[in-house]
Amino acid sequence: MGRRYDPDRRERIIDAAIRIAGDQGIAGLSHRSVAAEADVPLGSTTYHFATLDELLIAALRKVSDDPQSAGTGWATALAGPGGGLAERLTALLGGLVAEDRSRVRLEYELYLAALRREALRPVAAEWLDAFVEVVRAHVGGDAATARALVALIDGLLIQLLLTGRAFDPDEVREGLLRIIGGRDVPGAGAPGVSG
Amino acid sequence: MGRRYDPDRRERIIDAAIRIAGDQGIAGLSHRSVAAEADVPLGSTTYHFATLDELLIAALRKVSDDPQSAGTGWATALAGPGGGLAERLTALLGGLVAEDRSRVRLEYELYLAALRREALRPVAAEWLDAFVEVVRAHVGGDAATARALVALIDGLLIQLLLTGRAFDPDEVREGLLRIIGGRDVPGAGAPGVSG
Amino acid sequence: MGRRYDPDRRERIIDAAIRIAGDQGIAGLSHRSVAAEADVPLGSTTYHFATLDELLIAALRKVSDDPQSAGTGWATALAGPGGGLAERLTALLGGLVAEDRSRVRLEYELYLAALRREALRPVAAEWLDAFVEVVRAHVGGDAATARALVALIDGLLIQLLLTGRAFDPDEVREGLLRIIGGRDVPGAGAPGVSG
Amino acid sequence: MGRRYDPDRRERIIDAAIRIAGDQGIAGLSHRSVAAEADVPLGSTTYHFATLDELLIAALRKVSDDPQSAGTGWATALAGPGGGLAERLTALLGGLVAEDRSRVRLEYELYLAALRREALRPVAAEWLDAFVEVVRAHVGGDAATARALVALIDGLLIQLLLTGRAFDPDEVREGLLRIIGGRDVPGAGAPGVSG
DNA sequence: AATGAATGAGCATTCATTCAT
DNA sequence: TATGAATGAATGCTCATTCAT
Repeated sequence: MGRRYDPDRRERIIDAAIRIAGDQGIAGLSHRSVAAEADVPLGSTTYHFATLDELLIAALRKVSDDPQSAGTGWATALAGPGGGLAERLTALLGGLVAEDRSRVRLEYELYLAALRREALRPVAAEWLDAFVEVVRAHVGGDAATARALVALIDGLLIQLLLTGRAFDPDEVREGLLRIIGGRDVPGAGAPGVSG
Repeated sequence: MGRRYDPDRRERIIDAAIRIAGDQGIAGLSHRSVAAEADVPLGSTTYHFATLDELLIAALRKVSDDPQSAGTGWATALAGPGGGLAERLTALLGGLVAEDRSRVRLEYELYLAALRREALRPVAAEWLDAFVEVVRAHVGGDAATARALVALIDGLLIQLLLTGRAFDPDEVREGLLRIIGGRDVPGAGAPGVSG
Repeated sequence: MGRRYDPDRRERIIDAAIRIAGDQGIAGLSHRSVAAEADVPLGSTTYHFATLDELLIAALRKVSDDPQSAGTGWATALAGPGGGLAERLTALLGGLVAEDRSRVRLEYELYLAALRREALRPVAAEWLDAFVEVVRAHVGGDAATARALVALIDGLLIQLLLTGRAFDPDEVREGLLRIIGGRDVPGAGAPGVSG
Repeated sequence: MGRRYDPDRRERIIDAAIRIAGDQGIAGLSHRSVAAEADVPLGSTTYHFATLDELLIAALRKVSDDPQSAGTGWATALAGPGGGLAERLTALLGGLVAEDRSRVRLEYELYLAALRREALRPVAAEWLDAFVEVVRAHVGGDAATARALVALIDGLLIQLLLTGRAFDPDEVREGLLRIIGGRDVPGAGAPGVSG
């Protein structure tokens, strides 16, 4: 009965929202679904987050700050040794397509929602920018090339997820290589070179 | 009471659905919103389309058959004279972004929504494939290059829609050129003239 | 397109209604469900049967006239050789409970519907009376005993179907025997003795 | 706006459901009909009872806890003085059939509806078992006889409700007597006096 | 005689949010 | 501070029946 003392409740609600958005999509988010997933009374979700948008934004930001997610997660993966940038991006993409896709789905879910909902646009832009920044460090600080790479990757991922085509590493690598040209900066990954 | 014979009813409902999807997004579709927009009784929408998905798909297919849309529209635009493929694609993209963005938004909304909703996947795949086919005709039938071009374009458009950045024709053209390399086939696709 | 010449259509609709009532219950009957099951246009069902009740009654009457059903079906089964009346009734009940229960279900479905719907009461009464008549022939024309037997059987069937209890032939036979007493008329089964 | 605090709301909804089920039958229950009968907003019924089945079951259980109903009511009635068990049961049945039949109808509606609807089966089985237990106390604990008596009574009541026949006390008493045989236990169940 | 189209009423449910406590 | 109760609006969908052809 009585309210239990539960200082992490806010965080637990956010985590539940992330889980739901990943599993069922943003459309599956509701005060009720989150309350159930977080095992928290309904009123608690509206108490901590006045509106659903507020909760959704908090959830998305938490994901993008998470070391596993777009920004930092990719940074780690790309920093690893082995092959040129195209090779490492290809490996990364292959992994994303093969393993549990819920994180990828969540990312595109966010893009989708942001297309129509003003309030989410900044968060989506942050995700994109974070990813561009990571890539930029590997191409000698060339922002245009980084943006093109990210665009190509997003477009390829969408194609892979939408059509049934199998992931073809050679084709992917070849496309990335054309964009990269000779701009690959082998040792990069730390606070990159700005240009 | 109301008019009982109305042979274009079905078409009018589809058109209303297209308008709503364009204006408010796919999420704005409901039997009620469509009925209101089409000025038709609620029961009429469920009579002609057993489920909302059925209506949505009919609407999306009608959009893709529209001469304005991806397949046909792009074919015409790319066939026109003036510059190489990269140049023409850049102009096309510039146009899309400049004018009313609702059609572009609808396209990406479909792609992203299809990631989650099985039923939309075939239509989305059709849109993608149609676009790839059009582009392929201009790169000497090289499917891999066509797919990469479409991916790059999709990614760039998503970036434009989500971030506030302005459309930069030079940057876009440069990206496209890198993918195209020397594969541009001047006379392809239609009686186009290259420069 | 055009209307096929289909003189059995009316009958096919009734049969479809019987199938649906047996499988999904009377509540599952609708012009639509019947039309689909009979593979007939929706308008056809309302053309042949002005209201749903009309169709339902036609269906129930057809079942009760069917040699397989309550009246005649039981007559045949009870007429067979082997043991006294209690024994044969017990075997019959065991069979009903064990095999496909849809016919039993349909019978009780009818009782249920008739409890509240005036129009169905005569049909339900006919079923009951037909059954009583059959049994009566086996107890020397004693109507009261026949009614009690039918009542006991209905009550036992309901208990068996509702609770998970296993069918206990000895218990059932014993109950029937108490009602029958010495009234069993071995050779009966044909146009019985009236009294 | 409307009254916002109303602690008996839940109970009032259940009572409304009972009234509707009694008057119009189980099929007459809908969130709307209950809300109207209880003079409560529609959302209130779904707030307190997530599904209609939940509400229906709550209502049926409340009926069976009611001192008027099968379990308790019959226990009291059978405990009273006057005649043997058959006599008292006959009187009881006569009373049930003579007075407002809506409660009897509701009982058999539940039994028959439960044949189809899994969710109702437990409640129906409870009703049946409670009745059997009451009767069992009067036949020296003989469960088989109690079950047969209840079955006979159920079958007879169904016949009475469905056919137009008048209640014939002699016939009913005779049937009950045959099942009971000499098992009547005068002083059983409660401080009843047999004659 | 037959049927596709149409429609208004109804259904169970879900929901974001508000509010009294 | 926290939350159970409450509610009005909306959702997708089903339906019996009517009607124009």
